Amino acid sequence: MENRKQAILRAVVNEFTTSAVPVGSQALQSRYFVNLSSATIRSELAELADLGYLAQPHTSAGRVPTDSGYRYFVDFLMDLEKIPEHVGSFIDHELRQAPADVQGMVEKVAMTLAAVTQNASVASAPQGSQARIKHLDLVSLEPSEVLLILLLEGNLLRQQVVIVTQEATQAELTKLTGKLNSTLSGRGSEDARRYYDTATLGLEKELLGRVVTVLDLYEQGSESLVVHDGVRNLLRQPEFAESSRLHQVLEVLEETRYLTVLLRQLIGESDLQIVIGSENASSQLQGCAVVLTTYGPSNRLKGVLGVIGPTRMAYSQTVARLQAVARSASERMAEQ
Amino acid sequence: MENRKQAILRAVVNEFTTSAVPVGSQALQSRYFVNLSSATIRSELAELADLGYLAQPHTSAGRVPTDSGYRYFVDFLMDLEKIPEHVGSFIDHELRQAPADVQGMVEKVAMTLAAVTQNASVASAPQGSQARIKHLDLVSLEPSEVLLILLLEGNLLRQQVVIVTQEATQAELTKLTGKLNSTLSGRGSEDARRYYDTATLGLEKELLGRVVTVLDLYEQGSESLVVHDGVRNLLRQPEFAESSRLHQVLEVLEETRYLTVLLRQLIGESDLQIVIGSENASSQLQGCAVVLTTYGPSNRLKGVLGVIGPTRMAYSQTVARLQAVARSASERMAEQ
DNA sequence: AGCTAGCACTCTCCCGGGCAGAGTGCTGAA
DNA sequence: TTCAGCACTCTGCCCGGGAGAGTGCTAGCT
Repeated sequence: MENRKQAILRAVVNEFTTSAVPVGSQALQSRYFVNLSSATIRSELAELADLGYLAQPHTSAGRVPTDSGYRYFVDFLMDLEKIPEHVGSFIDHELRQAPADVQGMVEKVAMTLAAVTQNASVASAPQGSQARIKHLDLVSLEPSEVLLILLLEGNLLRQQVVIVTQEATQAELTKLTGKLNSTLSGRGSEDARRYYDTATLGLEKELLGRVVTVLDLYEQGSESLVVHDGVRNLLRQPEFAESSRLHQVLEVLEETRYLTVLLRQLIGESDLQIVIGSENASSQLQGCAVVLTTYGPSNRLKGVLGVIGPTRMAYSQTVARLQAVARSASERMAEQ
Repeated sequence: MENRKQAILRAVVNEFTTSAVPVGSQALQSRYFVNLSSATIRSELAELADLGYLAQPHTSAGRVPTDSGYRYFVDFLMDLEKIPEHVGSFIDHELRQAPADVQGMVEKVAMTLAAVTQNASVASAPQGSQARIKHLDLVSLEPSEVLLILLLEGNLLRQQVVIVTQEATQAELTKLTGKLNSTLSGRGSEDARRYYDTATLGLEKELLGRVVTVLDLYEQGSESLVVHDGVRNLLRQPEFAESSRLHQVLEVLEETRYLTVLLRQLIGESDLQIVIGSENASSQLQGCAVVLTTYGPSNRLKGVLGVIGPTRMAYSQTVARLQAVARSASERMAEQ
């Protein structure tokens, strides 16, 4: 595509993302191309429309980027925003205040991301494909009730109340804790299962069974933590003025099963993925764009971080700030 | 107030909550008072309007309950819904599937409450005024980094990474764990602080300092977990058709500071509180009603559970189902 | 004294026409 | 290849009128 066409497409996208109003040839001429006449711009616009990058809401309206228009912009025309000083320090400051546990961290990350992108955000907790036990603890609640606490790699805590058929005192449990820790710490679900199979003693076997269950649940990702925030930011956008549009987005955000699917699509892709409008698999996200990246304390422990907004989104700013949040959060989590 | 006036007010509230359309004398006559003429009903309506219980959107429209109209209904006219079989079993079924940890439980409770009331829900984690240590654990991450795990009453886990100046092996930590557990388990923040003051040894003192911090944070409630769900249900209601109304509600729900204040107002009140429209302290909740109750595993550990919807809400159903969820959740949490 | 039928009145909602404004596509000339 | 000019099209908005719903009031009835 010729340079000028590219420049005009870029200008249309820029203009439309800020004004939300279809942009006409005159507006472009006065604000971007003083040396060209509006007629020339008109013919370029017509060609861009023929190429499928622009569309008209109706005959006598200005032009609006199509999904492929945004796609072209994102792939070839966009240059990343240089993040303003105060935004960068805001991100660091917020994330430094995050609580030490994974749950609190993920919530803080989602909150910060929503604030700096002024869109809705989603975040899933960093998770590896394989669980690994770092430490294990047993606490007696009742004579026949044991609280099993598992610390997994990534400082992830899991707890389970186990009703045991063979009663045990705290002293016995403490002794068992030591034994289990020395055999299991650093091990994954396969080792745990093997150890479970060979165990014979009643109490130990019952507890090991639960350990295996917890690890399995983790590896299936069925307990995976997914949070969202910043829906109120979407309401500032005219595309969500009628409530039906927002309703569809909320369905995706509030139903974990949809959200999990949404975040899964990043797997195997590059570290940044942008899904625009009709490229979305779910019909509820027509008219919306999703920008995703990964983050986490290490290469084996990765979560997904995303921004959801109208296709008319400031992509350059969104991508830059999303990556900044991901980087800062990863650093914070690696420190622990 | 005479019986008939009460009956008419009740009928107006009933009719309006289901139809969302101002209700006129003819509609009342044909559906509720076949033995009365519409003229008689009209004069009763006029008197109810004089009393401040009803209002007219405009001269030739039907009547709509005012906030005081709803208040009168809730205080004197409402009889609680008998919860349908399938709703009751849905609640039990959902809550039985909840994860064992507090976080997961609270989320599940909010989700279930939103589903059965078809409104937005909020839930805060059960919390006592005083923290009590049930169990404590120390895990070595690096030679000079210790992960402190605290199990508080109510099976609440807290974790903190402590950078210690005096390096320690896991064996040393395990020994210290035993010592700390025997002194601290069952104790609260005062005892921990006293013990901290008398401690002299470097490592122990550093760790105890953190223990005190965690307990203090808990007691200040500054880390209190508050979740919400079911915003999508509100979008089905005509009062949220223009986005500005929803925007205000979302501000309250997504900003934890507002939400914490909202839930705090239950303290010292009876176990059920209904706040209608202008009775709300925050201006964002004009036109909304909030129904709150407490729940938790014991008398000392109480969280707040609430439903937020338009003032035109099926109060009888909402209250009954809210209480059912609170009861079921409390039972589940007490089991653990 | 309370209830009811009848009637005039008021206000909203909806529809269609007409007008201003914005933006386009096309054509012919530089 | 660019540009000025022009006819054309479509939306958004205002306006007025008519249908419909619901009220308040009055006079008569039980």
